[in-house]
Amino acid sequence: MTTMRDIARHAGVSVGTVSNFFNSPETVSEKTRKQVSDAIETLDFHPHAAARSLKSNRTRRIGIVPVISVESNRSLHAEDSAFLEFLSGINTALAEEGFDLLLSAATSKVKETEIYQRLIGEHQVDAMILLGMQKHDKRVKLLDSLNFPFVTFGQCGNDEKYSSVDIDGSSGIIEAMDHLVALGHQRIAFIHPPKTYSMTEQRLNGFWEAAKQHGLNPEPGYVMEGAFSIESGQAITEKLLALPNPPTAILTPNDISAFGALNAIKMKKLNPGKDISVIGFDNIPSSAFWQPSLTTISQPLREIGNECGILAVEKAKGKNNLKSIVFSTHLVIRDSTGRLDP
Amino acid sequence: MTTMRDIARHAGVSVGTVSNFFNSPETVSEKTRKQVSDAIETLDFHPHAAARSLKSNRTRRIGIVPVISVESNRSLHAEDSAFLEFLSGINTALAEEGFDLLLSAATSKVKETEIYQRLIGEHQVDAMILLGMQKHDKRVKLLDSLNFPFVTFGQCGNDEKYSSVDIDGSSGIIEAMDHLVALGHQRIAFIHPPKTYSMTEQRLNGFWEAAKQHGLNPEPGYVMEGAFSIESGQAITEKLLALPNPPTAILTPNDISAFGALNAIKMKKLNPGKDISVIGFDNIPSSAFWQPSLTTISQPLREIGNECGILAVEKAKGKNNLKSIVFSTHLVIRDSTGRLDP
DNA sequence: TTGAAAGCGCTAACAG
DNA sequence: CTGTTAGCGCTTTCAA
Repeated sequence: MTTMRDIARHAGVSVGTVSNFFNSPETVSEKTRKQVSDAIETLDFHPHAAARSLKSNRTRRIGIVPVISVESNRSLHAEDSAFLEFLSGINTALAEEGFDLLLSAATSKVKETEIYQRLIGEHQVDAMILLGMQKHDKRVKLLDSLNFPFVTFGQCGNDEKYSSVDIDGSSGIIEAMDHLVALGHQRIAFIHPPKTYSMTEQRLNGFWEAAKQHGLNPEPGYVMEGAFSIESGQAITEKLLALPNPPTAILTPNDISAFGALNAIKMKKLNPGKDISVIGFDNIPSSAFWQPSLTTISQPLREIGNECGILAVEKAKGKNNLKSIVFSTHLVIRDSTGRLDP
Repeated sequence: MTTMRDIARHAGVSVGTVSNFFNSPETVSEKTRKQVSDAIETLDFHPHAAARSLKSNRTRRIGIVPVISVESNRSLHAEDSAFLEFLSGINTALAEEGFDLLLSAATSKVKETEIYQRLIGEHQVDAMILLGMQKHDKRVKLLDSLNFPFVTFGQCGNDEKYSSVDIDGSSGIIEAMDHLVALGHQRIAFIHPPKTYSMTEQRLNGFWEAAKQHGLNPEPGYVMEGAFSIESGQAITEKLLALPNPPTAILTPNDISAFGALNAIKMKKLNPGKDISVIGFDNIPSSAFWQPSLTTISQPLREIGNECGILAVEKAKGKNNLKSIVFSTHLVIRDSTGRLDP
């Protein structure tokens, strides 16, 4: 095993100088720097992470704790391929800074807090990235009370004490509503995410604002709470279609549940995109290939992940700057929405 | 910060005893054990991971290095939701052993090796899990030469020097072929994964064996190399349908590419599952909801991931046992395959 | 600009 | 069964 002593010996300097080479190279003379870097090269040296972090209290790792639901076949968080896009954005950011991602999944919401406590207690990571933000998020309370740095994807509560990356869900919904109204739709239903999620309020605001602007008067049964699964989209759409005065267009919590909505429409022998329009959220890859292809509110998941990664690394390095980055969505118009025949 | 000294003081014992409490509890008397565990409880102690691994040379972390392709919208490896299922299986296994997953994505195949070298050099992980195995896999060569423990999902080469978890892809294909032949199909095309993947040989063997058993004589153009993307499935199916004597059934590399095949068939105004049957591979969640729903060769990705996790932890703990676990697939019959009208 | 040296929190002999 | 102690490989003062 190659250690800094070996490098020091090989380069004819002291270990302290080798350490400086890594941590404050500007204090090392050019000549020495060359000697050291040559030694590192020839001996193929990598600093021992544990030794490094024991002394420096830095791990160069960022933690993320997705929730696995073992029962359902829905995997890590509700987002599925959305989660992968997000992950890959994080990784790009971390790779650039020489950080790694520690992923420790919770098998239930109950164990979630324990995992955060353990990771922090064991000094496994320097900062954490949270997703699936709740309106009253116990993870935020925990990390805040421990004074541990973190970044959230999605707002957490009304306070702006924390750094977050988010999308403007409200205007995303408004843009979608504008599109539907332009196509002649007036009876628009809104299946929203569970109320516990902080994103839900935003989106509901957008819905009501657009309804007001367009002088719509959504019937009571038109606004329903859904989930992120295909089954949920299907079941709730069935209910909507069974209303005495069913909607002609439906907004859904995400693409996956939109797929369920499309299925329900087809099963009723109705023509999705013609009789009933459907709009998803996320723009996951398969939404372009579904039949009919899905009109959806696209959020830049890669960029969001990337921003989360960048912020997390800043926090990890001790920067205490507060940032709230908001990405805007854009509507991707495909075949699941169409002009309403009068 | 709470350290073992604090626990020792609080429990009225020495640090050595506290250490023993964690690492060989059987050598600690019941009475002392109680005192120590009480102290740990009240002081909310977690052993410092870096200190621990500096001394013990164990990190309690398992590494995985997926490849991100930045250009395409395909995320981590080709498998998409399949990858998530796999991940969640790994995590379940690791959680039970108190291990965590270190995920460090490579942004290109080129950088892949560097990342493995860094993770090992820095002592970031105790073992690694490899996927997307190639016939001549440079990662295997590297890890083997460094004598670093690893487990593979998929065979790597012909030698049985390494532990692996795999599926019996050959009999999976055979079962699918049997199904097609029973439905009256004789002209069966096989889009196989890229030849560089070690899984491909298995599957090709299965194809030819079944062809022989059923006395089929696949035309030359019926066997084509594809990829794991929807675009590839679509493009190659178009070629197959343009043959002078097109196939009536198509086997594809995975579910995603099968979706592409279904699209190509519809675009030709043919009826998938009626005129042309299609079979996927993986059984990812959305395959059940695609239109038509996809007949597919199901592999137990969660269990596979779980086994990989278990084996990786064993390796990490120094066990040097060689294990090759093979899961069998099973055919999930849905609407994309149907009886051939004569 | 460099070297010497203390010590981060833990494990693993070893002695008692 | 329990206590003592020497480091693991690095960072970081401090002095030269």
